[in-house]
Amino acid sequence: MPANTNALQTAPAPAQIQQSDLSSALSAIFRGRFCQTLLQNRNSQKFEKGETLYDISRKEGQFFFIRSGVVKIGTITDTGEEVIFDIRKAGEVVGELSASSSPRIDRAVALELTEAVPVSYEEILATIQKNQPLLRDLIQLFCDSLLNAQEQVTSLAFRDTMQRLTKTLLDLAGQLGRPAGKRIEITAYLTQEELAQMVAARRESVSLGLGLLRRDGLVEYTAHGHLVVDPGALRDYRPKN
Amino acid sequence: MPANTNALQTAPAPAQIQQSDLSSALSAIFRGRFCQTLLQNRNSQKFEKGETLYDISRKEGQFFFIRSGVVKIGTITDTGEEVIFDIRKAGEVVGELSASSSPRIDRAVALELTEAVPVSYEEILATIQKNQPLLRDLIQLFCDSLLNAQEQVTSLAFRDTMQRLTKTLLDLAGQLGRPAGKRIEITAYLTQEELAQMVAARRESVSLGLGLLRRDGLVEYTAHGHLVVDPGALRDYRPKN
DNA sequence: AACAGCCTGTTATCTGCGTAACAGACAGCA
DNA sequence: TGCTGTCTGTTACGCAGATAACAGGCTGTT
Repeated sequence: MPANTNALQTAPAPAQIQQSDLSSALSAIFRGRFCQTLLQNRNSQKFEKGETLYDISRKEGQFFFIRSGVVKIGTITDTGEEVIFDIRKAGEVVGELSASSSPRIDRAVALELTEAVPVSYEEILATIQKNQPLLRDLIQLFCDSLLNAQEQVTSLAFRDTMQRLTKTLLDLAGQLGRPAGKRIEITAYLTQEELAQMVAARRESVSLGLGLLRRDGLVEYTAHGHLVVDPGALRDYRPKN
Repeated sequence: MPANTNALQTAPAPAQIQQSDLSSALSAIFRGRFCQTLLQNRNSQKFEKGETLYDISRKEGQFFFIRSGVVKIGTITDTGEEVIFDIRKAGEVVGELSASSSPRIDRAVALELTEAVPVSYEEILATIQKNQPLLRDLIQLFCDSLLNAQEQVTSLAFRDTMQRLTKTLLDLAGQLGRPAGKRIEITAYLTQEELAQMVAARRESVSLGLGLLRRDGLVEYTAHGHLVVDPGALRDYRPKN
């Protein structure tokens, strides 16, 4: 097994972050079982930064098991506007909507060099029928995804830009975080534009918001442009002091 | 089989509505197979209008197969704010998130007298293992739900109140519509407050918006307070003429 | 018949954030 | 060494929609 397998096992979410951990812990189970039964002797595809794993208008039903890297899942409207629904990383699965027979709207794009193993929905079904416990894991995958989407709706309905931004940063810290002292470094490079697409706001607002948080010491940049956040303080953040 | 079974078969979405139909057509399949294999000899629970089928803070994992009636699925924040994610009716299933082992946030409330058969997630799993084709249907259910949530996110991210309102009305017409001349009657009583929770806007804005649409003849009320919409015109609606 | 509880309709005011329009930093390339 | 492209930071302005505060209608209850 190549080195990136280790990367999977050793991407633990830090103790400070509770919220988003469950999902990654669970998908770790999924990964564990599924990867072992399904991914042996398969070769992964490589996707460059910015390359799309699957786009809105494709019909072949494929899941992708991410071996390494980070991808964004989102959609893009006919007028070219873009939202990001979720970020997934090594050990997780994307493309689950390819199981749907309805027309879908989502697409996945690599945020950095990523390796992923494509598996057709049919194969997944076949595997499950031979290995029943996997069924629970697959369904859990859908549940996590759905729950995430529902939270996003709730957030959009009730929270203002600043609150959505802090929530997004906390979620990112939970998903892509690596402890750095009492802080957490978000181990992926996200442009403000991409952050804005996660928050569903203009880039300018995100820039402003990050500025505020930085001024208050809740957020800083590393030399590589990664964000470092203070989860405790971020969680307690109350606007307009 | 009681009368409401007929009601299920004969709730066809009118030809004008394309968008939301697929999902209801698909869940019709699900219903067909699942109901037959799973729901024989079971007695349904009755829920009065306003009664909740399941709430945010419950742990028993139950799906509900709706025999008759209409329910709303949504959530309610700690500050008492409410959103509606989806509306489901006779022949559909709610509570699919009870399959999740993560803490959930959704709840379902009857919009009118409804009868539903509770089935535990465990039973559903067991049934699937005996009847493999059901697996596809179950997963399709999750996909539809997820797709719907993603559409809602996209809508909130990019569309203004008026556009979200017209989309909501079209969706409702597709789901709960009954042809009335060249128009469609939405066969459920929704308060403006509930519409507002679907649109994620204030009730006042919805009132205003409906007023506009009514003035332009795209929407009217029946004597019973039901909405009647003109889907074609609604689809073409462009704000601010 | 009168009252209370909901629901709808409407207007006046305030504000968060989108729009527009820059300037500066940095990286890669010629 | 300068040029181009991508990214971030900042300000002035305008507007969609939230907030607030009513009035009127309808239903059911006493």
